[in-house]
Amino acid sequence: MVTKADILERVKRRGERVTLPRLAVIEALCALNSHQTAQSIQQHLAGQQIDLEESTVYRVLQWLKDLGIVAQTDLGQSGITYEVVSTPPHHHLVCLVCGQIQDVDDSVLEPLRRHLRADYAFEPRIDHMAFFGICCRCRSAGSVDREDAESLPPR
Amino acid sequence: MVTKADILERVKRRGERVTLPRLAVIEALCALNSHQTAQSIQQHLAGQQIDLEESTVYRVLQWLKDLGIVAQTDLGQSGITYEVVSTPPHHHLVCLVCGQIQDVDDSVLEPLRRHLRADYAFEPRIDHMAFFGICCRCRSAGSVDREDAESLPPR
DNA sequence: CTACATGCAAATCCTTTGCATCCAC
DNA sequence: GTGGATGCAAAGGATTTGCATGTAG
Repeated sequence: MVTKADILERVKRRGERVTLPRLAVIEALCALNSHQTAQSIQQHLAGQQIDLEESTVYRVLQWLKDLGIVAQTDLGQSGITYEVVSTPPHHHLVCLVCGQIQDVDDSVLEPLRRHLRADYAFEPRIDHMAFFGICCRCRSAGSVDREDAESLPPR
Repeated sequence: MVTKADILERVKRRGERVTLPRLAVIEALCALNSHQTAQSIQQHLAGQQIDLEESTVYRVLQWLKDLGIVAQTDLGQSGITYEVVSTPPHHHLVCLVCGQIQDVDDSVLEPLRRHLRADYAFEPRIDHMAFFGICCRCRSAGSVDREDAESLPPR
């Protein structure tokens, strides 16, 4: 778990300026779960009487991304989401039925990486991936059986 | 390889109307490689003196998707891309350096699917995936070594 | 003091929608 | 003929950008 202090230290060590909007976005990213959009961050801060311009949020997020502190993922549903890069890397299972997002360990991708390197001479950089499917709860809820699942759209 | 005639037959069998814009988009999708955007399809057709409204292209693509004839993928770079659903399913390796897109067989994902089912009780629907990394040509070109690759953004 | 970050507004890009007209069946 | 598809224009949402101002260092 990366804390606000961790990030601030890294930022300062690089000689970057620390401003209120930057502090606020960093704090929001640490306080909230992963997969925040620019909007959700802005709203979270607005709830604390910190009102930032949307463009500012985007600029701060871009800046944090350039510094390698946050990662972008396109979950394909509601725009681009951001989250603090944590060690170790992980990935996400997005349920097509209920929208629930579950984290999975990076190790699930090792076999795939080996395969791509060996058979395709491709050096994968799979930092942060989203896989779609049906989560255990929706499967057992019976609202969606295997047949229905098959007819769901790809995303 | 799915041909224009194949698609037309399927469309007619379902009692759907065949119009010039629909014909044109189907033709373009068959003629072009995978991963076309609404724009690239429109431009391709414009080059043949077939000028379609952008909204029409979107509507035809949506329609083809609803019929299960084309699939959408968000390659994360330049908006949503479309391609004719072919059997068997396949996935894509997108080079972060040169942008080249290479197809990979669906079988590379089997170990991952097994893993997700067994360890996460998650029923994956990974129909069409894009993986980012460095392709063999860019690796051997030496323009990018492993170190540089590490500093590349996730996407 | 100076470079850089911010707020504001406008622009841009991609995609969708409403509506009158047109055409495939 | 009629329902559904199209063109056109306008709306929509997410993200970016230009510029004057403000502020961290």
